[in-house]
Amino acid sequence: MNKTTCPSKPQTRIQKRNIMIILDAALEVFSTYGFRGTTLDQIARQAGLSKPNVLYYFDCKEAIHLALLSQLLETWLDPLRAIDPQGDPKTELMRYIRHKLQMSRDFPRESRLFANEIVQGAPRMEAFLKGDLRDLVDEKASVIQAWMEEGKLTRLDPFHLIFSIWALTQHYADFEAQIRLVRGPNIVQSHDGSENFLDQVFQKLLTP
Amino acid sequence: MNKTTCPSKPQTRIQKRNIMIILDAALEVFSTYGFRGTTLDQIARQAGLSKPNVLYYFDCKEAIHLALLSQLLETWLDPLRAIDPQGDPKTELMRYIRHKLQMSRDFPRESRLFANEIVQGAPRMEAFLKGDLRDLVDEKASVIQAWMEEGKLTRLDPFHLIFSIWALTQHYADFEAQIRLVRGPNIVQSHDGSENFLDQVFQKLLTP
DNA sequence: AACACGGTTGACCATCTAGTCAAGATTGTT
DNA sequence: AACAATCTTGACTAGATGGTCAACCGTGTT
Repeated sequence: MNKTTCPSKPQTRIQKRNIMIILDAALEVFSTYGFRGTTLDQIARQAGLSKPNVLYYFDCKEAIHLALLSQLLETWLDPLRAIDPQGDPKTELMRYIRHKLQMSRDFPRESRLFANEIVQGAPRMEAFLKGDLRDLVDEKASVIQAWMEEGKLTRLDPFHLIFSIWALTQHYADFEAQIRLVRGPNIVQSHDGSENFLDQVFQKLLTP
Repeated sequence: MNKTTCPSKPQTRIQKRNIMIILDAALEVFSTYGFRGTTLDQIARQAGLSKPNVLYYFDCKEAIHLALLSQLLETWLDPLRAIDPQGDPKTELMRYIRHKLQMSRDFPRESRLFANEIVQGAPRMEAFLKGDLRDLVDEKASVIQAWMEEGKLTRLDPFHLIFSIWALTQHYADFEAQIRLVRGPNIVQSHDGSENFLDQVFQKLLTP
């Protein structure tokens, strides 16, 4: 009744606190083991709560996952939405790229949660991908296309350009394990040098 | 006794056939649902065999997964290994890029199996990543570095360059669901235009 | 035909896991 | 303090899942 599926009632302090604790714990575990690879016991242990207590705040395992996902999807659109058709083309795109890279550095768990879903066929994100995200991508692709036709950017397929930005920025979070293990212990952060590198790449690529 | 863990005995025709069927079925399921998300029943159903029959050929679920992974890792190194220090720098790298893209197009299941493992922290591939792969990457990074110092390529961090090739090529297989749903039904193949795009990108990027 | 070996399976078991519930503990309010 | 509402949990259930096993079937060889 007082579960998060009922959004009307105001939350008590304890509710707010525990829901946050549970979501944080669930993010940690889901992003590492995927939906099916995660057990409620794991989430409860990570949260420092008992399993029935976790289920007091969320109806079921899926509800926790859903809460994380929908919370994530909102913030995922923002950087792309911020691309300003009136701004300077290269500045706008470079800002987008840096923003995405920063998100992948600061929120790697969110990125991996997303990646887990997509790699496995995006069964729980179809509506979002072919709805809001597609509309936004279509819109921004037109903007980029127009910029290119004005000669302000290298002529490229704008959709593939957007995908390449996603691929390159998210790679540092999603495949962090690979980078870390391949580079060895002398590299502290898998992100080391990524900003400079992507700056160079896209500066060179986008300049006509 | 006659299971695949015992490599000495020769295989009968039936063994060869069924092991192939099982590995193909397992690849299909593991690459879609991940290791924990896959059940033996699913593999058996996909293979058209009974569950005990599957376990007649493999000791356990993990053994099937391991067989797929080690089979994969061998072919994964080959394209990188083929980079020839004596060859023309840009030709060699462009060939590598096209080869990787082709693998992602022709073997998307293998790519996703790999991706699933890495995203979840590569628990079963540590030895490979920090062993054979690291050695090979170090070696080829030196080759690329030398090429750059000779002025034959744009100066870039060679490790990040290799990672960017991985990111961009594998993206088309690993995130195929995202591309397909965002682009909509009018795009037949998520790979459409990817070769031209990557050709343009790396030609421009690598030319000093 | 008879035999041996490889191949197959229904029925079964132990364990894990999502989810329930009733009873008890805590908290805030008067 | 007393009360009600919120919060917590040990003990439990039903079903899923990895894996076993004894018995049975098929095939090739003599």
